[in-house]
Amino acid sequence: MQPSFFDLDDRYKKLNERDALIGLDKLIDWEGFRETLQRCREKARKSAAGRKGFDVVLMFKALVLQDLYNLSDEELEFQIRDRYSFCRFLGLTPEDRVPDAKTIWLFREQLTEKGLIKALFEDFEWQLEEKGFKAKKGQIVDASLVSAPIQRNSREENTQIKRGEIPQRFEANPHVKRQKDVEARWTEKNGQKHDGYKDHLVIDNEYKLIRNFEVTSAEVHDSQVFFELLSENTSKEVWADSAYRSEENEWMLKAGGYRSQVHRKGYRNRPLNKRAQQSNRRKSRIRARVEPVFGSMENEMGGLFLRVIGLARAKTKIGLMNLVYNLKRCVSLCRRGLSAA
DNA sequence: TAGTGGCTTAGATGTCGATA
DNA sequence: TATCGACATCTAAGCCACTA
Repeated sequence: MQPSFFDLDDRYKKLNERDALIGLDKLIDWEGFRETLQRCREKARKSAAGRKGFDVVLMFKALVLQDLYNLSDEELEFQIRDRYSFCRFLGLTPEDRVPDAKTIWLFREQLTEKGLIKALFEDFEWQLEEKGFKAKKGQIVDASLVSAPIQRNSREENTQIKRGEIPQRFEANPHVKRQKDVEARWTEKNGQKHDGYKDHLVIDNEYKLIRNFEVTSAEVHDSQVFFELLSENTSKEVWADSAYRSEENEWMLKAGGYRSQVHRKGYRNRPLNKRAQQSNRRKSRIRARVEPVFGSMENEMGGLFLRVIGLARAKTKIGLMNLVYNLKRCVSLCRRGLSAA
């Protein structure tokens, strides 16, 4: 359910809207994304005729606003028309045309089709390095569940979906099929059941910026997405909770030249001794630095919740959430004068 | 002015929360 | 538990701005 405008105003206050948008506008090099964004519009054309599309950087900034305030496409269109701060951020005047909600949807769809979200994330990684925010002091790996709308399927349909099959009712009716997410999966965490996807990410220990991410369906275990996340860092230390602890992962960390700071795991017949418990507590002080990253997404950006259907769209949407977190974090670090440290 | 392609409109279908 | 309204995603088709 979308938040009411009262909720929205509350979130604006939390983010200090005016300052947040001015900071994003002034401190981020939006033109740095243009080359990648132009690939959205690459297709075989018979001529240069036809209506011109909205500027790709403007559309991208609109998607950033959408994730910053967790707005639906319709609500984003309304807010761009309604709020001068949004218009100014997008470089529009009140007389200018504003992209329609469906145009916004279509642009996000084009990003998904071309699979550009990782490239955009990497574009910003270059900007971070230029600003002096090179990944330092080791990396911390973690994952968080991102809920998707719960599907109202029969038990038999859910069993078929779990087997990777498409239920006959969906096949028979294309309208039903396109509204059904057959790629989201159920999983259980802390005794609670969740349906959706998982955002696996790695942050650096110095700046708490997301350095890499992967999106999978929720049932994929954290430890299955580990090495592909590790990125360049000045230190070889890697922190992670006990879910990532396995003989294979430890061997691979060693082979890759990393120093494991992964929590030790206790077992029913083999509990952790005092020394191992102390070691875990010490590691926790560093590893816990990843929690505010998910906390920021949950509390300030409106929550880890998706309305899109399918893994490909979820990858784009979650990727955008991660990128928007980094944009926000970068502005905060610049303001504190921590760049070029 | 016809052809082209992005944008908008209308409609189908879904979930969620309130209510009886 | 069923029903209803509100609000969401997504597609198809037609509109409209632009080019040759």
